[in-house]
Amino acid sequence: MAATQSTTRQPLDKQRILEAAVAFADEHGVEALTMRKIAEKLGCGVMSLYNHVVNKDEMLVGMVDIVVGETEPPAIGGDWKAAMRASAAIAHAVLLRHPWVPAEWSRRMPGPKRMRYMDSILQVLTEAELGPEIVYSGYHAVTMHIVGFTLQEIAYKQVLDTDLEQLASQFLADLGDDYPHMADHVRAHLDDDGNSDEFGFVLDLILDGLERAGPKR
Amino acid sequence: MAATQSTTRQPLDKQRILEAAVAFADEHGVEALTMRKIAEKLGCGVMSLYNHVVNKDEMLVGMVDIVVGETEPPAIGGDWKAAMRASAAIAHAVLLRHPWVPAEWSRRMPGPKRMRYMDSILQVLTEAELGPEIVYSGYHAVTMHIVGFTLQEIAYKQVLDTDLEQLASQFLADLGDDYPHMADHVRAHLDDDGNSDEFGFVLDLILDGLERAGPKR
DNA sequence: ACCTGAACACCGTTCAAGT
DNA sequence: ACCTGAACACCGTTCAAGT
Repeated sequence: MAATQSTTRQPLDKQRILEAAVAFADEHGVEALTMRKIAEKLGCGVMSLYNHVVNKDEMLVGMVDIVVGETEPPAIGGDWKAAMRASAAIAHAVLLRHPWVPAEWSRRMPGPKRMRYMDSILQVLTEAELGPEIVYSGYHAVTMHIVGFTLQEIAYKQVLDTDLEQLASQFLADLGDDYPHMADHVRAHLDDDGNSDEFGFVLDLILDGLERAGPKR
Repeated sequence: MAATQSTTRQPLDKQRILEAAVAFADEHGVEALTMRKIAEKLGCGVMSLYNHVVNKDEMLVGMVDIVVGETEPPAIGGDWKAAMRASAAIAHAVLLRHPWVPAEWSRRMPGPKRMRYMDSILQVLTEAELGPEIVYSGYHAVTMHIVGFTLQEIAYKQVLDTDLEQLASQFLADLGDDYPHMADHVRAHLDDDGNSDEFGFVLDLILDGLERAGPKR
């Protein structure tokens, strides 16, 4: 009855709780996440968690911030578009590894790491000298793209995985009767080999648009 | 004990339940939405709802679809960019009236009205003859913009309303110590008179980018 | 066919008691 | 200072009984 659970007997702390919660959400989805389940996973009583975390909401803020810690803010000082692209690509990959995060992102207050991340994006845009209005709009456009686009991508993937598996062609035929363009689009998704980098394409649309709209030409 | 509750004694049906639920979510937020609360509002037992709605998840799908019914799909056949802009502006206004919808949008399967809406967007892009890759990416870019941008806008509004009200300048000063660009950005939000149409600005960035990327030049 | 109260299996969190 | 079981006030939904 000793070494079956590896991390059970370390003392509890906030970091360990958040990491367990992130792992659980990655595996089972955030809707299955329960204080009782995390406690079970950590081998402690439910209420022990509350010695390190004020409540479930605050815990989710911390969980998102842990995931943000896996991203890389854009580099300051070089080519601002290249820095944005590189940072966005990393964030995109991180969010795909933690598919519950995009939906929580806007629902919760930002934690410190997310603040830092956002501040860096604003700094890069500011130093690109595009003018204050472009910085203001561009910031929203870029962050929205990173989170919103990935959110949509994940939603598509999940619907296609669960709904299409068994029905496949029959489902598509029914869909096509009423929604022909939608059926074509779903077919395009199915044919997509995953190498098309649609995410980067739309990001470039936005970045190029910002540059063109900016005063430096 | 007669006429105090207006709609109490009509027979229950799915439409009436969904409308009551939408009104409740508009007023109290979707996280406060409860089967028991809707039943109370309709003056019936909780379980009566289940004669018309299979469960809470399916009810939320129907609620989102009711809100989609307030939007206007883009017009087919004319100037595709103008049609997109007009339709997106309406959708933006509708989503601001029902601030819980953007967060639910990607979480749920689409209902029939949302299918129709999406199919129309795809049709307009298809008939603009931009090429299949642009249709594919453009569809995601546009829908993501409509929902994602508005979601972000709502989140900002709520954080600013609740968090800033009492603290205001002190909050901003603290924020500015660690996150100077973020503090500037929040100040820009506060100065924003609401007439700047940032939503339309970024949409144009995307639409113009799609046109430029398309083969018709 | 529609309605409904009681009951069940869960939640997050408070409280009081332990070390 | 940290831990914890019992209990509370909720959930969504099943079930069996009513009309």
